[in-house]
Amino acid sequence: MGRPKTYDREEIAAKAMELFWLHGFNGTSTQALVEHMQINRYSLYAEFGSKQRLYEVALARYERDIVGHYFGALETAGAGLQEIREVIGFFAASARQPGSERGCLLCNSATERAPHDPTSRGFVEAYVNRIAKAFRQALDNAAGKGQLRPGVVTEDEGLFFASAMFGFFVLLRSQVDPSILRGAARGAIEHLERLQS
Amino acid sequence: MGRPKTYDREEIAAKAMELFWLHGFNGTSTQALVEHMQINRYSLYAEFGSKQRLYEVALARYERDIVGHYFGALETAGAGLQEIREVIGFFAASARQPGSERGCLLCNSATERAPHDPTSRGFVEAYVNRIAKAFRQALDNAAGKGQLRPGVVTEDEGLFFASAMFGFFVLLRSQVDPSILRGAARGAIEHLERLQS
DNA sequence: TTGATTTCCAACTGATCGGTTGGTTATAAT
DNA sequence: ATTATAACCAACCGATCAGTTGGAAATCAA
Repeated sequence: MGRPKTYDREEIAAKAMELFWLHGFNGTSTQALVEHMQINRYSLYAEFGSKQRLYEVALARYERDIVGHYFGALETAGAGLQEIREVIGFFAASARQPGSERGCLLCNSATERAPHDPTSRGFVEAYVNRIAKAFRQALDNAAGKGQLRPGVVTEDEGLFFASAMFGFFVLLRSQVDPSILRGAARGAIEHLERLQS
Repeated sequence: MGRPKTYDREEIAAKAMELFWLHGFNGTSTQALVEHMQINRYSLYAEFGSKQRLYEVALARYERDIVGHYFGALETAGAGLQEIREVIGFFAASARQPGSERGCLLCNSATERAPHDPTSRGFVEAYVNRIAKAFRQALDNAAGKGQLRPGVVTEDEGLFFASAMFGFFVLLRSQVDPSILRGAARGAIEHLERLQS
């Protein structure tokens, strides 16, 4: 009953995520959201309540859809050293490619919002733990196959790789010379090789 | 001749840097600057021209004063492995300490401003190169003393360590659980140890 | 003491901020 | 066809945005 919505919630949430991803929370005005989401101002507030809550929906959506796209291979049950090499190589190859200026929405939120917004901080912390766990799992799998030298602390290594990904995201977003990211990636690969037996 | 200024340019520039560091460019209003700098609105514009130019002054000031404070030991001519260990240990120990929520102004600028502001990007790129060079130099010094295994590409390693610092800055600013940063730091230290002969 | 110079200060500008409201329109159930 | 319901839409809200202006106040050289 009642007049049906002319928009699809998932579709417009995706549009909002795009805008927050590119311009950040403070850099995205409600007017810009209204125009890019192709929705009426009233409908935006009726559907999402506030700019802050829409941002949280965007973070949740990013975590669900985009993170899986980037780290999906690493998160499969049988992932190992090759998947780690590939995710590092993927980001290194993305330097200054179209879209790379967006960096990672959750990394951007970590520097823009997390210090002042507990909800954003929660998303960031869950994200770090998720990525660290994926790396750790892949390293544990490799260790199970006897590919790692003894004494590797896979929990610390998972956190280190996750932290290194944040470094990559910052370099991607800031659009510095690609040779910087490629050199850093070679260092990361070298680290991985040295964990092997 | 004329009426003398009642403020000191360096002093108020330092105050502006503090505010941009904590809240970012978009998150800092001119009104907040006027209040925190304890200066009149007119004088702010007479002295710095625009919010953007004041921000650039803040970035330059940060690069000159703060970066040296954090990386000074690493940048001394005789720095080596111990200085690398110490800078990593310093950031790990800063997790959730008062002031750590500011993170690094240049890292924050990398995610907030660099993609849309070429001037900020220039500051970020110079910063990355400076830190990478400091790490590389320290590694080269260690290599000269025969402390590194053969085949270490110190340029790549310098970039990797610099990139890792950005990861640390993001974790510091987002105020996630300190155990995350400490684990990541142990991974970084482990990497350093594995470069040794 | 005068006059030139420069800063100080409050009040102001038009634009935009995030968010709200009341009347209109489209739909489904009756 | 009528009615209840819910979405649509433009116009509006006070607050704040970055930046400007004109006159008062303070200082210097003469």
